[in-house]
Amino acid sequence: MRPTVNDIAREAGVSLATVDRVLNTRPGVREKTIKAVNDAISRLGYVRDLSAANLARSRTYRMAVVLPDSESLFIQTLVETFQEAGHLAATARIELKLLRFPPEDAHALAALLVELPARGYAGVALMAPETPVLRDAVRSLRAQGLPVVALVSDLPNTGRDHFIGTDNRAAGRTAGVLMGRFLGGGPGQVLVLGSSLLARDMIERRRGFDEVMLRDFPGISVLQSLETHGSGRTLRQVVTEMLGNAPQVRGIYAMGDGHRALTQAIDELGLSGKLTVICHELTPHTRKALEAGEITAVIAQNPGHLARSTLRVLRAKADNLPLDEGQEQIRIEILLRENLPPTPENVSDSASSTTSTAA
Amino acid sequence: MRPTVNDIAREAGVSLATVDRVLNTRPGVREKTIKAVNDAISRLGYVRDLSAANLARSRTYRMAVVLPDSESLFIQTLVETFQEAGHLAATARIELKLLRFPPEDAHALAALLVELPARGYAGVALMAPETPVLRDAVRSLRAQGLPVVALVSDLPNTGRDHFIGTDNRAAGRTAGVLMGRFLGGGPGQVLVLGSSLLARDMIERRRGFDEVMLRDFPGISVLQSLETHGSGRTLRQVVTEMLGNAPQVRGIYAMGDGHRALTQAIDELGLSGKLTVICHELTPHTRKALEAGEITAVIAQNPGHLARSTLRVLRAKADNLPLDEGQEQIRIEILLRENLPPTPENVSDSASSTTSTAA
DNA sequence: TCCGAAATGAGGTACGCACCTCAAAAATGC
DNA sequence: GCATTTTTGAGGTGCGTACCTCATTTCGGA
Repeated sequence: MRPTVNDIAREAGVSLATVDRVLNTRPGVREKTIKAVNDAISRLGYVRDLSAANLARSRTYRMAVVLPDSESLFIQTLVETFQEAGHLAATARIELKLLRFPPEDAHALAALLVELPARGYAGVALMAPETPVLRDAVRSLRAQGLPVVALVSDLPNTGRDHFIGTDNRAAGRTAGVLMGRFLGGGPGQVLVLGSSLLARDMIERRRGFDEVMLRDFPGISVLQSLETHGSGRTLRQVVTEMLGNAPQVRGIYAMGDGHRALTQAIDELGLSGKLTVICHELTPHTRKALEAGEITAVIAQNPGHLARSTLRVLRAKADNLPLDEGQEQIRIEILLRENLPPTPENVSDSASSTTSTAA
Repeated sequence: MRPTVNDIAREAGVSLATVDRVLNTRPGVREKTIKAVNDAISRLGYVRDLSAANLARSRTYRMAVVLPDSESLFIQTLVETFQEAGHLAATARIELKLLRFPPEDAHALAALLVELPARGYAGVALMAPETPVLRDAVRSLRAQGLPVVALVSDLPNTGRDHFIGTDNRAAGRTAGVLMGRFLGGGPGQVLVLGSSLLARDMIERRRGFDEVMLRDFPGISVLQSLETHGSGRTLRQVVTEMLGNAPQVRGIYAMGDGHRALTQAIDELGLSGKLTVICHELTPHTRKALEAGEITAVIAQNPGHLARSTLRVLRAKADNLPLDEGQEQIRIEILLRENLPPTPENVSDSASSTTSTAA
């Protein structure tokens, strides 16, 4: 049996009340006694039963996930994933709230954030571009003891507690190697598209991509990044124009969203399947395009991992507990048609022989 | 506040005892009453507080993870990962035991398995080749109500409760596409190596690989599989011989283990970095070889996911609870030098600004 | 309509911990 | 050595659930 607080008390030769004071860092215990208790704890290998502890605390963790109110399919997938994860997390006494802000309105975002401590939140996960206002807001939150976790795009200068997402520079490098190798090292041109060239994740991806292309594939020339501002129309326009004029373009690296407009433009030019197209994030659309051969590869981060990791990290930070760093690493996934994970509807048959039914 | 069992009792107009009978499927309740309680449950959106439930049960789950006693680095990594996961799982009232068996001794394995129910185990995860003896042993376990989970290599004809691992055929296909594309579609020859050509995972990988090569890359000829029986010496011998005589070999697909012998043989022939080498599983050695450019790509399954998923599934099965199928999918990861996940020692700096210390 | 069986209710204990109060003991300052 | 402060002990309650016993009610069949 696992040792309990009573065992510690006996082992340390003190009362239960004292053990409790030490365990929960309450005042009024001599250094000497604290040490005696801690010694007993390590001697017995005591581990606090978190379930029982939280039950006794009857504490719920109210957490906020703050996402831009964008129509991007990736964000929508994230929203769904978080809702689902939040539902499951209810079991672990976590109450998850999804908050949205107008994508370009840093002030609205900041206003929303500074409200959180008063509203009883115990942690925030945040996906937003790093602006000065945002920096101040995050600093203020942290000063009030609220853990802040950066999501997808890092906020290194805000003092955030943790970053959950992929290393975007490495992701760009990965895209680069794939592009280079798939094009057989050249010759040819590659088009690079990004929604906003100011966003940190876009900049880092581009940097990583260039790094590899210059070093390993000098025979391939990478054209200047084209900015699409998240607009499908703009994207279609620039792609159509570029491809029409540049017959040497053999590959496209799409760093941002707008995959629908992209495949549509390629299709209209009759180039579907003839170009090496690499983009980011697995959405219903990129999945379909991968299956159809319109997109060659997708560099992705698993939204499920993102969501679950976020919850775990927020909870750990709220309790001031250490975290399993290895588990919280978000991998850079390379997805081809052949290793596309099955959709949720198709998994149950293959994995489980007997389908369990909820009570 | 979340509704409790008392709320259900009130809402359904029955006593607490009846709610308890329904919740824990105890006998002696009329169909009508069961329905009334379940209706109340869904009306209130009740979710059982698992922490409290387990606390009350004061139950610990004793689980067995049965692995071959092989020296393969992948297995060793698995062992370490399971030990670590088991340590963490103690919090969730899971007591994990690692059991090993001599790799080629199906009878020893079967003998070990049938012992488990008497020794108080509540679930088994098993990585082993499917033999008739094994089939019988697994059936007997399941007949006694012990959930059995197949690990890494599936046991489809044993009636196992679940399979945790990658779809090996898809993994083979993935290796195929990479090989084909990296070789620019040909011409050339590809060598295929496997530890045992009778193991199900090897057969499936080979099948997937051929499928893609034949269909998409007719210009590349795939040589017959060479069996190495897990022996480094044999592997080195066959590889050296083949490569010496076949200058057209441009790629190697290593389906099994023995990566050290492989890279060594390639190195000795002065072909390091000149071949496209694709193998399976991320181990300290394949990592180093990837970084050095000796191996081009690794098809991997994440051991951490494998271990955690195993624990979750075993626990869910033991409690007869539904599982989050999406979370239990083990992905086919493609690893290149560029998207190699950082080693545990290197992650803490980048992800966390403040390193939390355990109490 | 009555009887036995089945269904339901009432109430208790326990799980491991947090948090509270009040009294008793020990340490401290002078 | 005394008064004062600090430290420690004893004991209780509640968190939400599981599981148990024993009484009481309701039901179905003859």
